[in-house]
Amino acid sequence: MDILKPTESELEILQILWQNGPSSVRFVNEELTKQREVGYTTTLKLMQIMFDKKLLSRTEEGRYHLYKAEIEEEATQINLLEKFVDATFRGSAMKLVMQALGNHDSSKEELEEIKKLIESKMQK
Amino acid sequence: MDILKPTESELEILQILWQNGPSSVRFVNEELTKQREVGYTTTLKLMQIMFDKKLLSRTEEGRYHLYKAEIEEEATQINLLEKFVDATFRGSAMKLVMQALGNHDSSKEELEEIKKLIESKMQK
DNA sequence: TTTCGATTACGAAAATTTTCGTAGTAAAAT
DNA sequence: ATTTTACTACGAAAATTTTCGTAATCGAAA
Repeated sequence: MDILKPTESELEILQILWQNGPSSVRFVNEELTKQREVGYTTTLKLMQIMFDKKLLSRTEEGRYHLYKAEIEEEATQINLLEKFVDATFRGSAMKLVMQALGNHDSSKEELEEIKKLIESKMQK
Repeated sequence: MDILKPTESELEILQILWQNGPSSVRFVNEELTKQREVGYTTTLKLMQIMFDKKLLSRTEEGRYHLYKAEIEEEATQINLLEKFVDATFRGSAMKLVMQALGNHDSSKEELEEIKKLIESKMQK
């Protein structure tokens, strides 16, 4: 049911697949290892579990499997964001936005973009 | 060490303490129960664990304990936000902000506030 | 003072998530 | 054809988080 609430490790794997497209376990594991030590079979097992949960699909390519994310990045982000706002900011998206803007540097272009979005929302 | 990364259940308890100030286990449990069924001893045990971890402090008030959050709401939010942005938006706070603004309704006043913050940041 | 009721202490079980060892398999290299 | 290499499958262990039953404690009520 909670297909849209992947665990932290699952999310790490999804990120790699979203960024690189369908990949082998080997590749995913190598990407993960750039951040921290992870055993190959650990990654394999996780991806098999995710396959069972239908978070991933896979195709046989010769003698190995190519795994593909079966949930969309943006839909997942929206879903996780919703839960995060509730749990951490008691549902106040505004508080989160203020906090995020306050604590992260951003370029003029990015700020301009956000400003435009706000202005368009204020029209309504 | 991960004092600023409370678990989900711990965060629920912290929210209640942040909102209501120092409280008894009974009170916290009643608040939790408003959202979902939780046994009294479950809440008690969690708060005792949090006490051991120094997430909470407590004082004896007659025959019961008054528990108090020992970590600050805002510091915790900032910390969790940081991790969330990394895990879910690959570190792009802007993407998160756009997503949050796009998917949550907000009042003119709130939007105005954000706009002001952005304009002040654009000055620099 | 005794009983009752509410609370805390403690330990263990259950559930979830993460890790990894071992064995089996098949293609590639020798 | 045999060996080596690189995978996958499987199951179980470890670690973490959550839940709760039972016993002990202590103040309040009778």
